Amino acid sequence: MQGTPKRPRRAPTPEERKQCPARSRRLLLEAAMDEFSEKGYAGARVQDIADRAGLNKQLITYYFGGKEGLYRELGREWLRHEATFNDPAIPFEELIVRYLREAFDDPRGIRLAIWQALTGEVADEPREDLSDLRRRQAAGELADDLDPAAVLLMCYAVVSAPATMPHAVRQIFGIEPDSAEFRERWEEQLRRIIRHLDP
Amino acid sequence: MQGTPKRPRRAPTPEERKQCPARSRRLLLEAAMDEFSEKGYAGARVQDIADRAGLNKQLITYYFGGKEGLYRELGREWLRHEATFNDPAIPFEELIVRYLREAFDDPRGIRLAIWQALTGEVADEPREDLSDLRRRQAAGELADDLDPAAVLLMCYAVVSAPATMPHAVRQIFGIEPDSAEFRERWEEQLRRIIRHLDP
DNA sequence: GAAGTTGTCAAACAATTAGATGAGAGCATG
DNA sequence: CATGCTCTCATCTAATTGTTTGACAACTTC
Repeated sequence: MQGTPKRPRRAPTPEERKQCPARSRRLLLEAAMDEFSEKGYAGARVQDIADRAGLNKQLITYYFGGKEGLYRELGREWLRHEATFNDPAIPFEELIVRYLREAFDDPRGIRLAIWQALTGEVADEPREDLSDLRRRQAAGELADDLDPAAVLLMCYAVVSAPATMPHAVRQIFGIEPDSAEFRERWEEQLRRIIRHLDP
Repeated sequence: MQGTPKRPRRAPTPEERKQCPARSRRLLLEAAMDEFSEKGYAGARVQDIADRAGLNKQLITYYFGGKEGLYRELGREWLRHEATFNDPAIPFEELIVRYLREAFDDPRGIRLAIWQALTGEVADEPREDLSDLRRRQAAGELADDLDPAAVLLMCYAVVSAPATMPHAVRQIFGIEPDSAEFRERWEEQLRRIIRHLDP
């Protein structure tokens, strides 16, 4: 039926052809991370994901069973990744700064999490550990009148703020949320704020 | 073509019929607020908005020029509403608490704002006013080592946290983000945290 | 009360979009 | 080289969804 007799498709380059399955899978996951973190689940388009990856959109069904499967896989991946730097050994302030750096280096994870929260998807993350904060409080590193839970939630909020409200950053600071200038300023201020919570 | 010869449509009740235009407009706006704040722009369905309002979905085009027009109108309405309680006369701590209460009483506005922030829509809000915070800092109500801009952004983040990360609230506090218990606890802690920023 | 305007609805329409189908290329194994 | 398996693609299909159309009732104005 079609006039063009089937374009012979560019040679996929032998060496890149070799590890294609894993490579395609990775390309799709990366592209999906971009697309979903940018537009959310409902706003994302499988076609756009495929385009970003430079692959055919049918591969999304092939590898992940469809748009939703891909989305879920992304969520699982992020949980795995988050687990890697949730080290209870390092001090609280450092941990927060570590999260903050992560959030700056690649805000996609945070954005994805916020999107999930807004749409009411419950990633069954492990219950949060407050023991470290309690220990610090007992040791006098955190004011007695503060609730460790509240402090932790505040830290979460502050860490994700630049990702969730970039417009507010522009309005209040007058600089770009992803500029090095803001990054340093915000990190420093976060440190100071935390220090102020300690008597 | 259709078998049913046009159902005679239930009588719209004389007195409710009277002020229909304004009433329908309001019903649609309310329904839209529910729908958009719950699912975001891309996830919202005009049909669902119409259903919530108990009206025909065509009226959305009639009154607002379509889905997007309705969405924009909602944004404008919220800006107007926000302006009403942004009183520079009251002390900073009270202002924040006021925002917090508003966020608890009706989280739809905050949620809508977060959706907008995530999708990169820039509601051209007026540039944020830091003069009050600066004055307080000069008067010794805010520690000198803190940047007023950072403090303000932190407050924004903290106020919207229960809306943006309800899952975190459940994980950390072990209670529902919209329970009275959490509400009081969070408000009190927010007050204390702010007070700790003052030397 | 006739004519025109406004508010409302149901049904048709057009665009978008996720997923299904079927075919073909590369590669291994006999 | 034949066979089968894996990976990839272009095209088709079916469903969803926002908007348009056309009709009609209520109300207003003359």
